[in-house]
Amino acid sequence: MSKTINELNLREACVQAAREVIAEKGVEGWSMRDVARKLEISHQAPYRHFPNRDHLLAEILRRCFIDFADFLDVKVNTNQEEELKAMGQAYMTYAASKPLEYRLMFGTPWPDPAVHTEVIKYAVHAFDLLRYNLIKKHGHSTAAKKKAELEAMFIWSSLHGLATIEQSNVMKHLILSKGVQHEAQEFVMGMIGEALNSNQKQCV
Amino acid sequence: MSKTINELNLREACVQAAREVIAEKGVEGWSMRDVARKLEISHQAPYRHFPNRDHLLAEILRRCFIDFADFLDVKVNTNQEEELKAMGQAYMTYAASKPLEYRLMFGTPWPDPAVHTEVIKYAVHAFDLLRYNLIKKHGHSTAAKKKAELEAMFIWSSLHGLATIEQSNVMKHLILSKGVQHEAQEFVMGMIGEALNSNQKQCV
DNA sequence: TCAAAAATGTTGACGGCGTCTACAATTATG
DNA sequence: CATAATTGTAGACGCCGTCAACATTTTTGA
Repeated sequence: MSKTINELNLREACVQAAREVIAEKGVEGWSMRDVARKLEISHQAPYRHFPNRDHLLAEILRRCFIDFADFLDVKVNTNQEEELKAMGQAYMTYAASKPLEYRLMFGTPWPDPAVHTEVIKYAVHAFDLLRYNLIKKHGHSTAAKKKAELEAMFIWSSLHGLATIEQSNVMKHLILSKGVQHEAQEFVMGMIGEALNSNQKQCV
Repeated sequence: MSKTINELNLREACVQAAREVIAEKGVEGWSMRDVARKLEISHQAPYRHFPNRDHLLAEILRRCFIDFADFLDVKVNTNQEEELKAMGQAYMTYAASKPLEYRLMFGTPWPDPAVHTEVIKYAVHAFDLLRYNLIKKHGHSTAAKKKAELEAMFIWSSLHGLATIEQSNVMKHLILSKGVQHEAQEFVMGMIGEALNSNQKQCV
């Protein structure tokens, strides 16, 4: 074996501790020294396993995207359309139930993609779940793929926008009519459905 | 006069310098000491005009929202629908041309809204431009207002989502078909239109 | 008018941060 | 078993936000 048990343990412990610190102090508030303190090791110990802060962050991000894609990958054994709906639901559920992870993945600057290619890889994999669902609908021709990707961008934009707006808590300041805040998600998802439908008809 | 020229100058100069520093070092990278250095004053001088970093940030945010609302408030002298389209276009144009300001307003945590109420006030005012346009369409009844607000949330979500995705530069990693990245904005705006149309018909 | 008060600036300190260097201890290797 | 690599600690550096102490200027009001 090329790695000590201790090394494996401490590296892994750092990732875990970092996620806890982020949960306590927020996405912008955590520090390498917090991680070391939580593990009761010297402030330099984590640097034996991660060259710098960005590398630890990238490892967390990588895992978040894996978890996220796993969460999205709901294999409903019905048709493509039901599966798409379920995926949308799962997207919003994930964002609501893991706001810190969501903010980490989609709301803060990524560490340099050229260096941390693994992050990109798993992020793209999550997007591909949506893309391939729509390709299943449209077909594999060049034009069909393009249309699928445009629709994927539309769906993702709308859901991502709604998710971030909901997380920002800004809606409570807008003095919205009764029920709007609560129904916004269902309404938006309905509108996405309408748009896809319309777009479908248009082309048949 | 209750304020010295100097005070007005330095306070104003801090805001201006801060915006420049943000432009140079990014939304997450600026510091109070940078601002002081840029103005060639002591590192504590800005604190005579802003109790802390958050208050300076809030003042910048406040102005950003004013500028933003002003930019959105395109008085096209045609119908409501054209005005809505123009507003959507303006939204995306603003996001693309002032990415730092956009990120500041919509992509970073706000300073405590309970303290910095002015920020909220002007942020809500920007939203109201969209809301009132849709109320113009639907009418002022309780149900109509609610529907207008739901539509406003949908439109905002979609545009905001697209704007942040475009800013994050993530699209270039998705290996999209030729033209998708370039056409995404037009497509999304078209889909929003379709959804609104569909939704309209449904209720008549 | 002129002393007292308020406003505006400076300098220096504190504890936080990321991370570099130097050193010690442990583990693996030839 | 000596040597080298690995893994940890300790201390320093230059950043950061901001508090305290002090000097200077400006405003105020009896």
